[in-house]
Amino acid sequence: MSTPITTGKRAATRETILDHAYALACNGGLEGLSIGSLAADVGMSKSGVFAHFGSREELQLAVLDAGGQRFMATVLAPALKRPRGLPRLRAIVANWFDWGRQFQSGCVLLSSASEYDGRSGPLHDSVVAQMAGWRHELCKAIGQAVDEGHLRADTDAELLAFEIYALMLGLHHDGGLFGFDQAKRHAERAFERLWRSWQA
Amino acid sequence: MSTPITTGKRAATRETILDHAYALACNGGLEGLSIGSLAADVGMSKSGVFAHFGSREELQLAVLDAGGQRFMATVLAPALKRPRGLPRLRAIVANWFDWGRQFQSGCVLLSSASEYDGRSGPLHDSVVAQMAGWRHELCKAIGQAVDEGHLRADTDAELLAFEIYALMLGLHHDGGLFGFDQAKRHAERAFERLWRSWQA
DNA sequence: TGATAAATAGCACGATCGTTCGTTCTTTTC
DNA sequence: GAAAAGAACGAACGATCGTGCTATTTATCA
Repeated sequence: MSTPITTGKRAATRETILDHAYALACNGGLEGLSIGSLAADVGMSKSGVFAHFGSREELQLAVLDAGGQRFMATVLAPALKRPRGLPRLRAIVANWFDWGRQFQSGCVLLSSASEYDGRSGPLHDSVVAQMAGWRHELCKAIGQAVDEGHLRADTDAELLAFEIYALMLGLHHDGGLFGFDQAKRHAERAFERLWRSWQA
Repeated sequence: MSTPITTGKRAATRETILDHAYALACNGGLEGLSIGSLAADVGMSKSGVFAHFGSREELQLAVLDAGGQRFMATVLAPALKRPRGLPRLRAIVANWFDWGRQFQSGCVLLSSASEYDGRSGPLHDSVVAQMAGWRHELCKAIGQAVDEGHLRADTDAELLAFEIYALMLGLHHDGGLFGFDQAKRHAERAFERLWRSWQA
């Protein structure tokens, strides 16, 4: 489930492949990721890349997992060093903003959500599981903010998590279409209004 | 720009093809739409379908246009019969909810937004133009609600339009991944909170 | 009804897709 | 240094992709 820290050659090149695959999937989505173009990007043969995963679907699942881990490491992990409650919540959102700017051309996780929401299979399940897990983390952080007295006692954590997520979707959407700066301005003001509306 | 109401055979079958293409694109996105599978779905030969558009890109543009027209006809047009201001705004959102339920497996316009936000070309331009146009309509309806005194005089139309759009993105996102009913419950409550926060 | 034009089918092309298989190169182990 | 194991390559497979070209069917009109 978690990345093995093995230092073998196999694991190293696999990581390299995943790096390139992740970058490619950021632009063309997981469905647009082909083994041929990936191999050319890495500088390996198709079969050499293929041998590391066994099938295209396994490759896609690996990219999805890698994306999820990077997201958690970039957005959630640094925020856990901040004090519980609203500060941590705001740190999460701030890191999420940076994550959004970094992948202006699209986040693998978000594009996967719209690519696989109507289908079935392992990829769909993995997307749903990751999204549910992240939503759960959000709810946890919100609950702590309520416990700390930063948010109203009758705060509906799931609803607020929905609202936070929606604003981030708006940021990504507008950022990709109309430019990140304008989208960020709107999102920042929307978040200030959101915090105020739930504040104790 | 607008659909010709010609009754010729060519236009009729073209419309039939677009119907099937739209349905297919709802599930697999515009990038996942192939002429071969479309022809099989319609019951025609590949070249027969191809002749109606001249290229795959023209087909995609036509599907995108058709999607935009249907969206406007379903979401905006009926709402224009409602009185200006908040009633019309709420009608837009209500119709938008129905639109979201109808295409549980994904809306072509939304999936196109994430498919083409990082690229360039006619498809990207068409998506941006459509999204900008729709956002403009939203702002117009918001401005009327301000003029009618339904919303605060200092309402930032663009910001509110962003917030409305974000909530609808959240509805589509959660609806596709976690089920439409739960997503709708969250979105409805979020919208009530949103209206109240801007009300005069 | 016969001539003309439009619409569709059929076929083939080069390219790319995911995948398999056997070979070659590189690394490790004794 | 020889032998065994591992990793990457290269070629080929059937399938599908978008796109031309040429027949053949179908509709239109005198």
